[in-house]
Amino acid sequence: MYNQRTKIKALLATEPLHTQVSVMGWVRNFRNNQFIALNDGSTIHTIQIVIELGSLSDDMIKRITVGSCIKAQGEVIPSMGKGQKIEIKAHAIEILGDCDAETFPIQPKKHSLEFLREKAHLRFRTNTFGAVFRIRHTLAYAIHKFFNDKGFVYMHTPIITASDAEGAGEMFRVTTLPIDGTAPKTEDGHIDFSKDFFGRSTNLTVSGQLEGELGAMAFSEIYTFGPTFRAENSNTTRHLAEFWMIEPEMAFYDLEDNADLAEEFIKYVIRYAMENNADDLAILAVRLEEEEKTLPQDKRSTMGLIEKLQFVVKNDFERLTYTQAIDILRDSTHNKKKKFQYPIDQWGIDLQSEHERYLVEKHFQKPVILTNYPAAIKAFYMRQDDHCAPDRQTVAAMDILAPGIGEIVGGSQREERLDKLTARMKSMGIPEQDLWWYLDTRRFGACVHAGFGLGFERLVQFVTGMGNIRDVIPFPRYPKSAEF
RNA sequence: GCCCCCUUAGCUCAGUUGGUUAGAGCGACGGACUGUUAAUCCGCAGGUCCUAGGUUCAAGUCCUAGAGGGGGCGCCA
Repeated sequence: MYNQRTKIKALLATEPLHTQVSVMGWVRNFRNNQFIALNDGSTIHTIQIVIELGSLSDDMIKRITVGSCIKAQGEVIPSMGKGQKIEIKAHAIEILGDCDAETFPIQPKKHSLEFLREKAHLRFRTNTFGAVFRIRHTLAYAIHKFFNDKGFVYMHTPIITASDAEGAGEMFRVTTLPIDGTAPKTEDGHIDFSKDFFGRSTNLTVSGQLEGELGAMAFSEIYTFGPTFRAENSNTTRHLAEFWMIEPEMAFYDLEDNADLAEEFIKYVIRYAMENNADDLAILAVRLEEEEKTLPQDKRSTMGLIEKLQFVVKNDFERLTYTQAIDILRDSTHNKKKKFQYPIDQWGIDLQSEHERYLVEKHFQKPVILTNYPAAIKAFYMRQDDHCAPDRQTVAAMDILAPGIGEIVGGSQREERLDKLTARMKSMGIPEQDLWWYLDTRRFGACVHAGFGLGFERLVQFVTGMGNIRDVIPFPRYPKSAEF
């Protein structure tokens, strides 16, 4: 058996003094021809390998370069140096993979995130990205654990979908038809998708919600966690063309139950990451602090990363309706001094990023759950509120807004009443026949139910403090970019 | 899609009003030192100043177009 190694994380945790161990990993630094800082990705920390002077040939010394992969065998001893408690006194060093220091892009120095984004295949080997992607893993695991412990069923909704009525955004077409103009055409000149692989027009999914609702109508509580695709030409620090989304869908939940679950969920996964990735978070906190030093005073956060996460975990999210939010915004001195690019003057307008940021970052300084938006600016499947003023029809929608990220969750209580739902679809121009299967749930045992969608990368952004969403997914997909 | 900014050594950046041979730090490389830890000290190499055109006696510097990168906005998660 080849792999008789000790992981560095376990080694540092157990400190098995005076035992013989074998470690494998990548050289982060090699000082004085004597001290190797070795990292194997199991932790952000390195183990120091000490080579006795003269014990290695000059040729071997030269091959121990930053980035090279080595196997080191030796005795665990208390460190004589100041930077670490234990180290390995090497008896044998084996080069597993050479690494030319002149051409290896990751140097033992600071690099910009933009530069590392272009080296996405190697950036995992840096402290920052090592920490980000270990935390990403932990959050993914915590999500499954949270829902599993509550008895939710993990449901795999399709990635290829024929439904084009969800209205969540532009879609990527999936086809095997030729794109050189020779695709079969119908009599009226359009491409004849009945000749396509699926016998109809298909796309990559923009949401698993509608299928998720079908699951909730049988299992009571389900969640999805999978890739989602939007062909929007979005060029921002918080949008991707391919991202991962968590979409729980629950029978017998109203809007308040829905908000309760979302808040509990967010707090749970953040707490889980804080408990299991404290070292990674600590280094990201330092990174963020240094990054913010370069910003003008008024652009800096009032709290450090760890402080912010603790605050979110400990405090209730602020809950208010769209109408209350409009009142706060309209009466704010910010609005009266005309500091909003889009002034708040009437009920019914959609909130802009600047308004959401004002509420979250200035007014409440904590996550905010906004509910009961005007029906006119929300999706067809959201439940229409009863007893509304005639010109102020709202729906049981909820958005959770997080400081620095904006919308992290979008959800609603779903419209379970068939007549209301079909009337709404008709007024919005959504053909019933496309969603016959969805409407069937309202025909056969419909019940009060609700759900939400949470953008996984936005959650990872929030927890890691990374400013650009392209830095929290291993290989980001966005307009003009699908390298790796 | 719209608006703004940036592009100079492997990386991060200086480069004055358009003016001689384009610089620094870090990294790499060579050496010294040998309990270092962003090691230190000495030395050395390294440039299509993003590309194409233009203005000018003279362009890294000014103008136009393009490419790439970043930020803001919209769409949303």
